[in-house]
Amino acid sequence: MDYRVQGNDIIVYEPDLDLDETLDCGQAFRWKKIPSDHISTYEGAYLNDSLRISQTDKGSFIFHDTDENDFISKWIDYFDFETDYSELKRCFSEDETLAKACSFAGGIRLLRQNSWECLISFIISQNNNIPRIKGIIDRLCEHYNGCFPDADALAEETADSLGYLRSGFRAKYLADAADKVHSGITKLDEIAKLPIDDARNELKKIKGVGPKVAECVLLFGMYRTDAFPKDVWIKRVLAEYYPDGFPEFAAEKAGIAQQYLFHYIRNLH
DNA sequence: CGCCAGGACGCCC
DNA sequence: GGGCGTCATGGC
Repeated sequence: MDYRVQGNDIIVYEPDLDLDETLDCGQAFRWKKIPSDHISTYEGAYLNDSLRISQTDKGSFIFHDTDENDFISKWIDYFDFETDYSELKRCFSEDETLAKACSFAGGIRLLRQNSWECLISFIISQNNNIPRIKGIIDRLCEHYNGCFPDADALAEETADSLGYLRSGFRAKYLADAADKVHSGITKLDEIAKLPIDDARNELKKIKGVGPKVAECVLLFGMYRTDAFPKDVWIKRVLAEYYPDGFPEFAAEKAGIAQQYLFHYIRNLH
């Protein structure tokens, strides 16, 4: 990744990033595409850090109104710019199916998101569709002046007072997650460092967190690349292409491989 | 209108 | 330990 400062913007070159593939693939829900003719622009945020970003060409990006210090301290990390995805894809491509998936959407990256925001987001995601997940998270952040509420703020709410979210049966799960994180029963920073099976078990103590949501929190919110969320699409991939199991050589980065496979199978008609 | 959504829970056997 | 109905809401 190369970058340079240009006025109030940061100009970035990174061939292994595509905004549509990375920001709209179901790993993050707060990015909105701004209608435009030939360039792709998104507005979004994680926690309280907002950003407008454009892709002007393959591998070329503008981080609008971004201070160099913010770029270094926040966005290099968030976009995982210090990881070499070309190398990663070369490695994956040893496997025939993964090779196809990587060349199908080579601009996918694993975003390094916040664990708390991911926990709440993926509790909302259960038995839900992406447009409505985005709507619920929109209403949540709107309620806090465009910022994502921390656990202390959300712990002041109850399942009833969260009715404005129209999140259905998930409201009581959100309230329990907020209670457990606020009270310290759940320590997300410590869970992030645990052996993965212990981390899974700790996360599943929260109501509404089962195997799938726990795996998503580990992968998307804790950068545990060995986490491997299995939804209906990935189960389909495993049954069809990996009857003898997922290749061992990719186990450590299976979660990232999963992202390519997920996008590939969903868009293969 | 009915089907389904990046599931989890509770209850059943 | 696996199978199944239920849970709110709304996108398509």
